[in-house]
Amino acid sequence: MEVTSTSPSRRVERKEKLRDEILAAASKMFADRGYEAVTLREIAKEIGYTHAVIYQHFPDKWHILAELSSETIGLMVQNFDAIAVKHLASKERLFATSRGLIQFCTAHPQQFRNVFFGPENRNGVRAGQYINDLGAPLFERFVQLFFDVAKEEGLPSKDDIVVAHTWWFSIFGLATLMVIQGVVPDLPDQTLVVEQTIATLWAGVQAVPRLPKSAISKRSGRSSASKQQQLLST
Amino acid sequence: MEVTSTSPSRRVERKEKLRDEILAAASKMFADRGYEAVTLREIAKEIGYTHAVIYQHFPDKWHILAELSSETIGLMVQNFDAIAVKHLASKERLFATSRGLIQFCTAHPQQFRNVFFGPENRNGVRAGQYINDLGAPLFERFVQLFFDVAKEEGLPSKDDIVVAHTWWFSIFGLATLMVIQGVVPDLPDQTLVVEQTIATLWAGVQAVPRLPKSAISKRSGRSSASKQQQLLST
DNA sequence: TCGATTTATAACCATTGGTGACAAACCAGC
DNA sequence: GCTGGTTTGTCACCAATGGTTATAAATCGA
Repeated sequence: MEVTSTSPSRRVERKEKLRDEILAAASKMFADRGYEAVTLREIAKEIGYTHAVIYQHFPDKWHILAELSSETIGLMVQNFDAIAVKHLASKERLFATSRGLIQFCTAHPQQFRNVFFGPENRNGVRAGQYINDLGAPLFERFVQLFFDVAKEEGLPSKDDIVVAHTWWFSIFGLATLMVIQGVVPDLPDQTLVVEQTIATLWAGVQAVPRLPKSAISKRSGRSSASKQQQLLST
Repeated sequence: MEVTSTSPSRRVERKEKLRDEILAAASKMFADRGYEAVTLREIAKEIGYTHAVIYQHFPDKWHILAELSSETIGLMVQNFDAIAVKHLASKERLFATSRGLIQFCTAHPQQFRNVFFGPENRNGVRAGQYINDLGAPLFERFVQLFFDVAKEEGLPSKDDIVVAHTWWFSIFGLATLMVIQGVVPDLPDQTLVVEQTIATLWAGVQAVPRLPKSAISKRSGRSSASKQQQLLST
């Protein structure tokens, strides 16, 4: 039994090592050529094995991406924190992290695609969706930072989460359009559009108050009911 | 020879009819279950044929989607025009068509995904990208409308295409995030975020002037060189 | 009615993700 | 160092997919 810290018994060691090799190879290949274009047999060949061995470490191809997606989102959080810590004024933090988010996306376009716009598993769960528990910290930081700014700068919409969403959805949406090519016309100067968007949004949130929930027309929207925990069920 | 208007000879008629049947069946099935999940054999079965017959009308599966994508974008243009014609003041046209774009996307989420975020063909061309010639009219309308507004409302950034892009990328990006689920937290009230975004952007474009191309840091952006005409080459 | 052309099919192909039987490598306990 | 159970990796296999081709059947002009 010996549940204590007995040595990883070499066997476990090697098993974990192989698992990491699979992940490393998959990560590189997915990033280079996209999830769909990469074959399990190619991944295995890359590290000198047969493709069947992968199934001793992952239930299926999708779960490899799921794990890598979790890593990627972790990097986005790190990126956010590293930038945020550099600026004292919350307004500067907001601007810098907004730029940082977009830069991260354009620096890793294929990862971004795989994570957020990649394949769904059998249950219709997207790889990026699966780790909502991991994505949550990221968006919580976004929202919290915006609240900080709203307070520090005395914005009219103090603690309105709708306004916070407006900011970050616009930023995140712009990042998406810049990464998924061909959706909108090519940008002659990406940086300029980013700066213009940030400036416009900033001017906007300063001027616009929280909208009254009345005055808005019909339509309730597609539920917010959490459908977590379809997670690992393959 | 007889190049004139000889009767379509029944044979041509039937051929076109079958082609339309394929398109109709594919359209419905793609919209219901997504491009990847639909099989050529299923499409053929739906209209009472074998899958091989499809290849007499389309070079491959992707080209079916390409043709349907062109239809979809055509509908978006129609939708735009139908809304625009209802409003005299250009500002109202801008607001209404912005709402209309988002509504169209959320009303046809799977089509939207297939067209703009769907599969690439062998040359790395996305289905929505392929019909840039068709998408162009849509975006030209967007930009032109914004210029009209800028002029009519005396915005500081009269004819700056960067500002126009800022508006439409924010709207289009929001539509994207609302359609591709799981990317951002579910919205408790979609309509509210849409209205808040429009209000914020409007306040922003009124206040913010055109940014000087200086003052912006480094980075040139990913070229604007047109890579059209990889089009039909399968 | 005849003969060329079109149309649809069946049989086939290579590739893919995924599975299961089996043999080799491994690592205890003696 | 041997022995026997366990782990590890492979091979052969499966069903399904997009795509191709030879061929039979339907069509239609003459």
